[in-house]
Amino acid sequence: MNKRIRLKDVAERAGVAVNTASTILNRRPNSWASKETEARVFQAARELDYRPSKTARALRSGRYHTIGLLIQDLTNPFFSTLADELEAAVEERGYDLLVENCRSSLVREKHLLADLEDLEVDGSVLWLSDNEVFRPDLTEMANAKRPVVVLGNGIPDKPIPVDAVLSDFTQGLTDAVDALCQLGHKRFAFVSALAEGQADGQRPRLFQEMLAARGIPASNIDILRTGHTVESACETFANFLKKRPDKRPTALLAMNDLAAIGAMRAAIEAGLTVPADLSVVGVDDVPLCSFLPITLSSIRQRYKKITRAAADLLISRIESADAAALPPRQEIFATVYTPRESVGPAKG
Amino acid sequence: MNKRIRLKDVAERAGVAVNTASTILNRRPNSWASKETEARVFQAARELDYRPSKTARALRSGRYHTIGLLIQDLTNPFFSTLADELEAAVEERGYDLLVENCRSSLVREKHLLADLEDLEVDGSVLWLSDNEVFRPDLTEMANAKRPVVVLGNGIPDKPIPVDAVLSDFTQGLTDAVDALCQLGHKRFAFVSALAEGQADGQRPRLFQEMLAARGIPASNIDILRTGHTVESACETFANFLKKRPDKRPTALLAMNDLAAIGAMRAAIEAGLTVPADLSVVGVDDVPLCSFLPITLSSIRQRYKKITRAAADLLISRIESADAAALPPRQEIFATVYTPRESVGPAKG
DNA sequence: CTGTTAGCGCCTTCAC
DNA sequence: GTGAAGGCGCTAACAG
Repeated sequence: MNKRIRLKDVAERAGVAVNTASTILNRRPNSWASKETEARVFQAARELDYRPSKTARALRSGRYHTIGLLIQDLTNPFFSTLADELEAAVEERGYDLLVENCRSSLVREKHLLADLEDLEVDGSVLWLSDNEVFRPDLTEMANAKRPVVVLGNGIPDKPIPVDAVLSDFTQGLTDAVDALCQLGHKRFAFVSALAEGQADGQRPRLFQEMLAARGIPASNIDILRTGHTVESACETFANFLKKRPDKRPTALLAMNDLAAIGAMRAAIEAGLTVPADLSVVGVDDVPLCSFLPITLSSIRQRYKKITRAAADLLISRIESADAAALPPRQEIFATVYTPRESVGPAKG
Repeated sequence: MNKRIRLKDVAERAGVAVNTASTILNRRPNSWASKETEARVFQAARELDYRPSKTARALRSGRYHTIGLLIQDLTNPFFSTLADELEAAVEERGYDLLVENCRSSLVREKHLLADLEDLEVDGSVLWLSDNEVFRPDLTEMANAKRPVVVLGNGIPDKPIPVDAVLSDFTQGLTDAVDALCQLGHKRFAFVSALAEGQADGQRPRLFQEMLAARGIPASNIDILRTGHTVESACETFANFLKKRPDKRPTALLAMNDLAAIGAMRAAIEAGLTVPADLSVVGVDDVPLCSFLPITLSSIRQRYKKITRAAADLLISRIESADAAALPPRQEIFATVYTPRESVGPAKG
């Protein structure tokens, strides 16, 4: 059982003092060491396969070289893609990513958020179930000068008290609604996929308003609330089709792609054809959309831009000398309607 | 900026010594403290919202209450589901999960594996790209008495030197092949989805042997090698269909569900109908399979059983007094062929 | 450049 | 039950 190699061992082997070794290995600027001793130290480290203890370093310095990411559901391709991209983005800047997975439980979310305070990370990126519900917590974090970036949809009336990167659905939704109306659709459904206890958010209302502006009365729009899983979306829509055949929509928008896939499946099992009998539009545009047997139209969120912006905002705040001085910043990315096979003209 | 609450603060508030507070809060058995002082300490901790520093604790004790999980690709639903389940399993036992994502890069995999040695975790679960390639590393870990569980497919000839939880594909594959042969299929393709530099593994050979046993000559089987993404599987199969129409299979087995979905898409774009012109079988049975517009037949791995077994093996090794004494253990779970819409009788 | 010293927060031993 | 002391591995400040 060979013991762990410590900085001291490296220093001894190189014939220098520990602090010299420390300054050299950490490439601190004010090192007066000669090129030659530097080389000796690096070589000693390499020969011994020295790996500094992150724990000790963190305890001493209060820096962790890690950022936290809170997400709702790791099994949702949207979030796993997001985590993947963010990891790549922060890694380039020398940070590890620690994923905190709520599993669509509000209780767990509250817990994890509270844990973040003592969680040993330099900063966090949060995709909360509802930014308004957690506004008090965010305000508290802002006051504590904790580096935080919030991700999410929709531009709130009151500005968010911390840095934020948001998707604006008006553009994507407008284009989707325009397309559907031009194709002659008159009766709509919105599938709102929610975790237990989660509120609707802005999208159903936005959807209604946009349709209203195009002459579709609210009575022609059904808002279906389902759980966050594919199964749940499938079941809910299947039930609706069975119980209210009179209200069968010809076009359906879902809160995310998983829900859209579930609803599309329910339609197929009910004997409908997509898109002939029902047009389906999802949200997020997960990579799978373009490869489904019936490709899924979707309103794309700009993953790469979002994660890059989040990484930039967060790390600049972490590394800036006086992060306190920086006011909350906000970046907004438009969404893009991407039509595919699942959308077609209304029958009739 | 309110300072961090330390153990010392709790002790002071409760009017006890730090070591007393430590023994009480950690519920050490040989505490001679009275119920009353215990209560005082707990209350003080609660009032101050005391959160012990994991870093300090880890530095002192060498225990991290964290286990690492190395996976190939977080954006693949198979791995994200695996991570999700494993996280749940280890959390019950008081451990956090740290996900190390290779992003299907062998270079990154080697890197992360090397990092594991100094990565501050109590043990790790590894889903490697190839257990044979990493056998030397595994042997080294075993010698270093590092708690490790390997996950994967196929039962190796030489036993793996560390604990292992494996999926045995013979059962699932046998049933799938039987089903396809009974449906009259004579010409097959296998889509081998691999990261760059990754070797085929046992499955293509197993597939060939099983078909041979049922009278299908190797000349009737094409093995297509594609990258690990859906896109790549789709492209590869599309090219094959275009370039070799003479060798068009009536049944296709893919190395995983993503590849199956990609191949199915290629078939559809080539004007084929699934399953009338082509039957498709995936592997893993990710939750989405049952909700695709054409539901995907798949050979299921037992996620829950696998992750539970891995957690049990790993944690028992971590917590056993003399883990050194335990010989490498191996658990094997059979796979289950799950037919769905994507499989049907051969034409003709 | 060296060597010493101090301390991050916690756990553990030891005498009392 | 107390109080002091040592140390996990590292960083940082100091005088030399």
